[in-house]
Amino acid sequence: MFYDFKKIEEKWQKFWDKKAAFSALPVKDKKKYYLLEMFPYPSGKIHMGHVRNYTIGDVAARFKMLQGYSVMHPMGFDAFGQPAENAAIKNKTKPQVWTRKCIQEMEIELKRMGFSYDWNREVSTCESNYYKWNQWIFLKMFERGLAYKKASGVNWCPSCLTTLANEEVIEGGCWRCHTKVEQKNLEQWYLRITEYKERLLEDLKELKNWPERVLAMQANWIGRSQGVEIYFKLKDSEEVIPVFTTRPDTIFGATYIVLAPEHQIVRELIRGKPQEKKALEFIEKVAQESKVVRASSDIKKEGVFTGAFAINPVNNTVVPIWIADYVLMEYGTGAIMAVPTHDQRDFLFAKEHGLSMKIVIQPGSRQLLTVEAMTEAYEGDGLQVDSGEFNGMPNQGARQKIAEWMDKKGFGRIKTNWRLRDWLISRQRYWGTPIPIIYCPKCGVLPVPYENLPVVLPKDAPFTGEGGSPLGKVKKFVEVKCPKCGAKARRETDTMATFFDSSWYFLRFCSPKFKEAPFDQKEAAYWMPVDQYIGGIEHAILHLLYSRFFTKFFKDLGTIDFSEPFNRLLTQGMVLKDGEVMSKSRGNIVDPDSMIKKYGADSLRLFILFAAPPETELEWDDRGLEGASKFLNRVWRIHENFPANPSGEQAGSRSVTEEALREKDKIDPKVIKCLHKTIKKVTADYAEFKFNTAIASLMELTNVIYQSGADKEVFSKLVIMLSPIAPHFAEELWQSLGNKESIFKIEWPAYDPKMLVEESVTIVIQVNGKVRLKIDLPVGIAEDKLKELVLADDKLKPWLQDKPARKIIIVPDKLVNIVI
RNA sequence: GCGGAAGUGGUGGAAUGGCAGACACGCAGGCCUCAGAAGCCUGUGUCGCAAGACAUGAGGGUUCAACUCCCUCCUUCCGCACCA
Repeated sequence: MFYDFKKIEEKWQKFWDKKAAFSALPVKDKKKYYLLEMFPYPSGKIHMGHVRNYTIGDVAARFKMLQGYSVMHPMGFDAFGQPAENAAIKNKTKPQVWTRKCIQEMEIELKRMGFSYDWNREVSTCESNYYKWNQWIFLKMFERGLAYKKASGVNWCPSCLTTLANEEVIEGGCWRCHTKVEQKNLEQWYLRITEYKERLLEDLKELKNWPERVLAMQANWIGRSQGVEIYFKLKDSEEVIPVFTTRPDTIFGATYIVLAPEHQIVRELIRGKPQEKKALEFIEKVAQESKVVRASSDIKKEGVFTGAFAINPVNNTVVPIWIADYVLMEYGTGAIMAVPTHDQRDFLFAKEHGLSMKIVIQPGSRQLLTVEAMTEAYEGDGLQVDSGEFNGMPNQGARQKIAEWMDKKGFGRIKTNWRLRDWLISRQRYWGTPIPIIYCPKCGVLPVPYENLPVVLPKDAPFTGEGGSPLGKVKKFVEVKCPKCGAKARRETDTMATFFDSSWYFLRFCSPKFKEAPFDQKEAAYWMPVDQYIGGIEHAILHLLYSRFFTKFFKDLGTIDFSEPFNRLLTQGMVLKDGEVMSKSRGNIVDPDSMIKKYGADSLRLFILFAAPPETELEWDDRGLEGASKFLNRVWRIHENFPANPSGEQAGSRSVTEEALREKDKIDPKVIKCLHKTIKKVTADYAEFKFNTAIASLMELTNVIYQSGADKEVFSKLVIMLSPIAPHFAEELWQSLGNKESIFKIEWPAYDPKMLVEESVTIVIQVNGKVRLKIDLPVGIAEDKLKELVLADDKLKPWLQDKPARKIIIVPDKLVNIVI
């Protein structure tokens, strides 16, 4: 017989809702705990990834509540963005109508899972009382020169008809629709995130409770590299071409230099040279290739000679200047010095085009390198040769020495290069935050005055998904008076990338209805930083980097006094089916709602936590879910032995002591011991998000109770420990045990260390490291006595073969190893 | 290429350097039942009748003792990538 999960779950969901059971209040004498899960895009349906993410968070939140923390556990919706726009076009409705409907549906689904959200704090980024503050933040950045407009080659998605930030281009395709990204030259708004690059990199060191791989991905993305910018003077001219290298130790081996085809000096170099025509053709060809093609042709290194020469400053060698597609304009100076002997790309290029080579590092012990015998570049370490005054030095040390020497001599300058680019936020779409800027023919680019915020998104924009910003077609919106001179002006018609919205929502949750600023400083000072953040690894770079950037910006504004938003980060693993990610295209989706109908939310929660640790991938298994349901039913059957306490005494409120229990119900001491052991284990495991092993020990306790019996006191503790995972189930049991209050109002049980002490232990006896015998002995037996006992044991005789023990190792109360 | 993570039964997964495989799923046998479902009990790493031997990707090493620490290598997954 199954317990009636449907009835129970509905009952308690109503109860929590009516009581606003989880509204968070700052309480002075309580420690705060801000638990946040990445808020969802309102698609209308939750999927297993949401269920996993939010279940992990919910258990942590409820556990902290029971431990007496003042917990904030909010939920909201990342509601702007293209899918709503596309869906609206398809369904002939408006994005706001569509989005609100989806939000309502998702709220219902989230509530059906029994998550302990403070719904009073719900925010939706598409509401003007939220995006008003996007505009406010934008203006603050604009004032400080951190938001600026520039024309440049941008990533353009021909399918979404909008620009993309560098971070949104994945393997040359659009992060959302995977369409190949094109290059376009447009005037766009950028945020100067590069202003924060040092701090974004440096502060990663403070994030001790972030996963290693996220830190590595961020560091990689920021991409700091230390090197030297070296000045190559043109032959027969005073003009200088700077190149960037991280290997100044190879400078004496530079035999040519290579420029990116887009390099501005190239046309000047080739002018009037015999190579001009060929070079121009090449430049044209490369320009037409998109970045994707250019990056994917990884073997061929095409290039042409410019006909010009430059001079290597360290030894005055004259070297030819080439242009090639493997040199990128966006990185460094758009020019490199080529050292074919010690860089594989240069080696391939030199071989292809018959360019000269020179060895400047010899790998010490091995056979001497010769240019003739080389089949690939030697990129390892060794001793400097043919390197002037640096001959004989190990190249590792020479690297720094040569850099300093060049810096001093003026041949170049020590420099750090970064991979991080400024963040492009302009989007030519409708469903986003309007950028609060006005263009006046006389006064130029002007911010919308703060008192005129929000710049409201017009409700009736004609958007078809084609041809430019939909906002540009709304006359009422575009035409505006200049805030400075009153003349006819026009509004910016681009909207903001939605990553802007999610870069500070965690602050808004602290005071979601605040009217004076994005957030109330007092509230933020109490709740922030987020103690635990939980979400998918797919946000390791974009969202987390932007949020860190915004937090640092607010610190500089003086509205907060910390510089990192998320203390601890947990990235949950994906939910797989048959070894593959669940997706519509694969048709292997398991719908959470149908599972709730069949087994109940509590069973689903239990299964998803039991099947794997939170960080690892989880293989979906219908039978595993069934097993979880079986376990709950087993506990339910036990409870039927404990009718409601007629005296109305609060169970679970006293500490469980052996005496008390023996007196009352003659409980098997084994059960009491197991209880205390379980409390210890579960408390520690919950704190470390090891839910799978916590559940395993709860199952063990259940099995012990099942076999040996228990009283209400013991059973109550089991129910409390189970409550964060199966909250409806636990509330119901708790009530049926005769309690009047919600289980989440009571205190987390403590274990009695005295109860963990065993009287006897099983000691493992090994001979030469192999287990040969186990004996039960009283705890704390003296080593001498133990030795004596063991050596006298007849059962051990065959293994000892009358040989004398060379050594006897004793681990007290655990193990004896006899070495013969 | 660089960076990160991971390799343990039929499966998901446990193991502060100290009994490898907890807890489950599955499977097999039994009880209950008119029958099924549910429930309950027992068994279940491999080889072996057994005693026992062998087992944590491979190979070395440290140690009385290694899934765990060190070295070399292999495989898989993820991120970045003509980044100079």
